Amino acid sequence: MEKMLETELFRRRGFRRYRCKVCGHYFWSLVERDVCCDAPCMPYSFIGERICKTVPASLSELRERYLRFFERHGHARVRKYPVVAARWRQDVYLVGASIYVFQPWVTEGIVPPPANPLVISQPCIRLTDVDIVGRSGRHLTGFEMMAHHAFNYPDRHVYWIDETVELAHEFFTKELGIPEEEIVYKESTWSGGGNAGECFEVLVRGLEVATLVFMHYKVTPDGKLEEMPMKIVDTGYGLERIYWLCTGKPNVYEATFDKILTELRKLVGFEKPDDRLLAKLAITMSQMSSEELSRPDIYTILADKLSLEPVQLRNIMLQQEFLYIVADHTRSLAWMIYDGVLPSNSGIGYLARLLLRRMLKYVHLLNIEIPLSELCSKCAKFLVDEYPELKEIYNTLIEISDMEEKKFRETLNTAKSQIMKIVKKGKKSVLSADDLVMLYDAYGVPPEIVEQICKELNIGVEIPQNFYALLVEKKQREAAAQEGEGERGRKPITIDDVRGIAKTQEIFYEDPYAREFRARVLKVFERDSKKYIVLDRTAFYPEGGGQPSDTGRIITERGAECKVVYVFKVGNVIVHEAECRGDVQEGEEVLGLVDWDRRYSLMKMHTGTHILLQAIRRVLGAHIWQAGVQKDIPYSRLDVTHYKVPSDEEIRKIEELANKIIESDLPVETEFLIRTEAEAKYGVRIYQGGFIPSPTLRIVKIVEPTGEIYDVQACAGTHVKKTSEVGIIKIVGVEKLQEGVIRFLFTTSRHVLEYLTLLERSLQDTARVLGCSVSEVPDKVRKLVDSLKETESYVRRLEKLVSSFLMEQVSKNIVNVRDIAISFITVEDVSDRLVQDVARMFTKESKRILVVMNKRGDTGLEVKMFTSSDIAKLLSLRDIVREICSNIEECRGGGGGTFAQMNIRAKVNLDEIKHRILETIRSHVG
RNA sequence: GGGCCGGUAGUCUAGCCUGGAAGGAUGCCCGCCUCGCGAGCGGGUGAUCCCGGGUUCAAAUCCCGGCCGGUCCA
Repeated sequence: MEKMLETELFRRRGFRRYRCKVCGHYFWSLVERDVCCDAPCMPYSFIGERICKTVPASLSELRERYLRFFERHGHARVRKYPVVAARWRQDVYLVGASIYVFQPWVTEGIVPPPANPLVISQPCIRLTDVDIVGRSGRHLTGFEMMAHHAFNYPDRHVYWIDETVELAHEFFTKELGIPEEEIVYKESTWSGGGNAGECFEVLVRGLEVATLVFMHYKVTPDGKLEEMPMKIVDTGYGLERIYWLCTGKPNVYEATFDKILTELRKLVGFEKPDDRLLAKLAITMSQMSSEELSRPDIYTILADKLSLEPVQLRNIMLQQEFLYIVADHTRSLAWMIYDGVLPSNSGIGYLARLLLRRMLKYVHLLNIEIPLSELCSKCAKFLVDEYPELKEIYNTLIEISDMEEKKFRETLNTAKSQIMKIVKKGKKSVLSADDLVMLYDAYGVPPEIVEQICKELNIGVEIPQNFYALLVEKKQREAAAQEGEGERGRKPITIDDVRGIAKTQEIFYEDPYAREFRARVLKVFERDSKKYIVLDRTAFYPEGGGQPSDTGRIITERGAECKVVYVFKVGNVIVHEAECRGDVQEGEEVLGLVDWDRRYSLMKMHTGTHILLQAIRRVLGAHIWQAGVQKDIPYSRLDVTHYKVPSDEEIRKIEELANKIIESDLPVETEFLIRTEAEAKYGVRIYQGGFIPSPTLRIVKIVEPTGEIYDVQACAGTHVKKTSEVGIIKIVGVEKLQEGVIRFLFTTSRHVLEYLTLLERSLQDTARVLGCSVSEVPDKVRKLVDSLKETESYVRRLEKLVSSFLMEQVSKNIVNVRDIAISFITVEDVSDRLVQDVARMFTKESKRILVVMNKRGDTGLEVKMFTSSDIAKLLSLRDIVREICSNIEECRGGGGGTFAQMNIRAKVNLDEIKHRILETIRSHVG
């Protein structure tokens, strides 16, 4: 994928192609140059300088100027998408570049783009370099990628390389006023999100400010490149980077988070270091790789390079790192929360926790007394100026950061005791590298914090320079030990079976209330003695979107009758699994009868789900997204993204709002739209059900009398026409499914009555058993529990009493063997606890053996022997028991220390056993 | 989605590797000391050892399955 990129602009303006002496890449420049002007080939030389003639006053101004510039040049502005890509694609969690928004639907040519050409400023999150964010001076976890895109179809050309470079050049030179001799276009390649192409990196004084990608390859899963029919102009202009360039601030954080940093410094009391120092560091680090920058001893290296005092440098810069991280991470976190990502131990939620943990790590290392939530709150106040929608999740952000801080402190406590355990157990005073890896992997304590804790506890520890490499090594070992995955369950009918069969006409969409229909049999399959029928049209809803399939009957014109047990979709074809009496022939006309009672209930449940989801969102906040759903009878479930189990009060409010919507009798409307149109019209909130593999979407919306939309979702299910048909919604259970996901169990319409009847009946049954009225049940149960506890303690006291009586008997039955007092006692089905009481009392004195023969039912005898501790040293109870047992049938046993037991299953003479035990002990003592 | 660590009185925790009477601390109750408080001393109380199955004469301990929590990675 290497070819020379030449453009009309270069020829006209007199740009020439050079080869970088350092990296070997080709680049275009107006003036002669040895190196490509990219870091690390060339250090930054824009800091403290004024390269742009017209410096924008803020990020917003720069963004607006960019968007307007491209609007003036024939581009339509497209509003930003969520940062959570998982809402419309399955292969990635987060949006890492603006093109992710259009993959794969637009890039594959399946749906048209929302506009063509278009311009957008898309928030992105990249966590690959998270380790050095806040340190390197140039890396951010969250950034806005400003971009203009053109999609060139074989039959419709928009623009390609010449025009793209022309636009970029004009933007930088005319709009921002950067002298054109400062701009270098470096030839390279770019790939991401499944596509690739040649590109120009636009460089100014060591800084890459934009990438102009000419995308015309598809990257196959095995990493090969395939030529695409569509040619896509995919550009990316880093908003923060360009702003940094224009302002000439010492690093990207000081430029981007200027005001926030001032406030944070006031709050925390950290001094701002001299700009010249920050600039020197950023410039030096611009020539270092990510690996180098992530080293724990980075500030020693830097101090060495800049002839500074290492400890002092480290102390100053750790404080700055912390401020930078808080500013950057809070913004990314707020974006994620707004899109329904909540901290969790797995899945995408872990990425949110990762950001929080990084902030907390510094809070702890720097002994900062201010709660993290306060720091986040400070940032958020500024963030809402830039991103007003974040106001909606402000409280959530604060609450979450508080919760996570508490959690982190707990984790630190367990870590502390773990460290002490390791030291105590291994009888060592120094932690090994393996210990450090274990502490991080299993308890989440980063080595720096282990070091701090160890200092307090006077335990030695040394962080190996290759700590993260050791960790990766361990992960790889674990991955290698893993076995291959199991096979997925397959549908009995495959896409190959239905090839050539026309798309089934979906009556359930045309009329969701159709319960009877006539159709023609197109195909009948027999697999594993089951019949699968394909019709030309059907009112049977196939399983999908969390709605189970319909059931019912199919009757043929010649009198065969089939029970429809399951309905599913294969491609565009709907297949009915049926149990038939009689023969079904292809071409025959049939009558279909949907089990209406069941189906109508499911429709109410489905519409109920939409009503409920929206009610939850309005009560709990904008971070609520649907995380999963299953409609069922009598109870349906709805999983949402939320960080804790809602209070009873909140649940009541949700229920109230949902039922108000039902009572208001709002219309439920559906329409089919092309994906991009639907997104443009309703926003990406429509993707509640997750990934939908279709170019067109069915939109289901509930509309308020004012014309306002109560709820709108892309949904393939069947719905009632009016919300009033749902009747009533009752939440019957709420539980935490996993960290960050809450499950609502609910029911609707007459199933609510069934549920209440069930509750009532069990309450009545309980009352009957307790012999009281329903209202007295709680009180009665409380009393019962109390008296049970009392009784238990009474039994225990009685047992003590009994044991002292038994003790008397034991004392009377003493037989002496030499100077050892041996006593036998026979009991029946007595608790072990009682036996032990007696044994403890008897063997408290020295030279004593107690033999308890506990008859268990009529088949078994349990013999337990207890000795005082001095006897245990003299003879082995185990040997004695083994010896006795070897002479008795069905006897097994053993023991150790002061205790042994044997079990005899056969019927035996007690006196004989007693005699044998005594003899055996005698022989051992003698 | 995968890996790792863990689940023992109200709370914290030992024991688990190597199977054999579940131990300690804290809390709670009673008593002593004290003008009183704090503290100390003595006594008592409190555990289905997460659940289910298996192995065994015997399981907190070993094996299998599940549930719950923690954590790292993708």
